[in-house]
Amino acid sequence: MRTPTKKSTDLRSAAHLDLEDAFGIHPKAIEVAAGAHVFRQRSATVGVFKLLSGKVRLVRTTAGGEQATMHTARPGELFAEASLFAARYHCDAEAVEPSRLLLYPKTALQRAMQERPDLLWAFAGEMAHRIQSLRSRLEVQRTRSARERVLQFLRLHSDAAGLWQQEGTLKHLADELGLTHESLYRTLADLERDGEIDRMVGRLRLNRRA
Amino acid sequence: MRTPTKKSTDLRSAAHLDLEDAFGIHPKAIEVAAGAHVFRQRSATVGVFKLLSGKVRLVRTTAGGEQATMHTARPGELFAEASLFAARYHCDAEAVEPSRLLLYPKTALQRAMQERPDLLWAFAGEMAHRIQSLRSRLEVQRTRSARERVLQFLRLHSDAAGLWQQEGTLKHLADELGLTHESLYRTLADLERDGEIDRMVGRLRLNRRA
DNA sequence: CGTCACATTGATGCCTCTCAAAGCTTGTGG
DNA sequence: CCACAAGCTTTGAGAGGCATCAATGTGACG
Repeated sequence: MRTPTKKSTDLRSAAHLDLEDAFGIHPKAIEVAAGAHVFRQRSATVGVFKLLSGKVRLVRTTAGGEQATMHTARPGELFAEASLFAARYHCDAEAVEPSRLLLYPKTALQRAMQERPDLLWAFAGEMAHRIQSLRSRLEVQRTRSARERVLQFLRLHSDAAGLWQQEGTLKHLADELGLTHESLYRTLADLERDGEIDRMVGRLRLNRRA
Repeated sequence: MRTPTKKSTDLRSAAHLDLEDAFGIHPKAIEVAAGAHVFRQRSATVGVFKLLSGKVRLVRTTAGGEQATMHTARPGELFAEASLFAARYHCDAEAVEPSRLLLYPKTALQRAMQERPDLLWAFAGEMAHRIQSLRSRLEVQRTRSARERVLQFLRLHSDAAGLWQQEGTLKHLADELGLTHESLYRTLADLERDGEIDRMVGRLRLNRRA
């Protein structure tokens, strides 16, 4: 039997693991129409999903029939990780737009992780990383001021030179920041006028001041 | 050698595991004064912390010397989980108030999880749960309206009867919701006047409408 | 009985949302 | 090659809502 990993340093390279590569698991491609459900509350868990394109809402329906959105998954995102640890889903997953996803079967993942604790370790590391990321996003959202929110975001996501590579549109950034796109455009214009940032095509630079 | 857990159902009871109980690890009690640092960016990771009382800020200092708060830990909270998977901290932990904490040594946790993959499994499950929780908090914070924010929170956290047991003060709730306490008080008063909720000492009830 | 923190309500101003319109870029089809 | 459509980007005007400052009430605790 394979021994568990001995040193944590062995595992650091797996910080951003790819389930498919690391686990040798072949996911199942799934397409759903807008309004269709990927899974339902209380149905048996089948696995972890990765959203390739589209938009999927995770909604819990309360006893009174009201709906509370728990999360809105964005392309590239993994969701329903907790299904590995529970027998049933505890929310609905509803496609808001026509969406393509990958399903990583629970049984295959569980078997792989039982046989190879180092994979489980890598998976746990990935989740720890995601917790950090979520917490910092939460911290950014605590700020009311659009200006501070944008600056905080850039401080967290720019490299040593202050550069931030834009992925997707500014509308998407506005969405991630929890701002309307109008506010974001205005704020960026203000920041540039004040010399706090420079705007280039597809990237931003955060200017440091003494 | 102990075999890894065979069925996921075996592990569901460990959804909220207590590191000390489950791992048989004795944490080290630590006290820090306001302004003192629990650990520093780039210093070697020593373990996971649990905040008992006080307040601790996790701050990343950028190349330009600016500070970006990544997270503010609250009493009862576990933080620096990622230290298990990394050799060095990548942010500062600074006590904002005089604080008491527990340190769960990294080496002991790693050894325990290497010897008993079921503990690692439980730990991973706990983190998956926390990811869910963080995502739903993020979703609540996306809402601008104080009214909707409070209602969303109650829908997510009330039981089948619509009851929510208050823990701590309403000021703390306001903080969690990202509102000022004045706004929260006003919003609660409005909701009660409109019949959406009932207020009792130490609890709230969310009223359902047909 | 005094202090301290929480709870509550009032008045005011600013900031972001909202609605609106126009410029700009890209892609598509005739 | 041009015309048109669609989506992103940008700026404008107005309004509503939450933060802020302020004051008072209330309860716990020594």
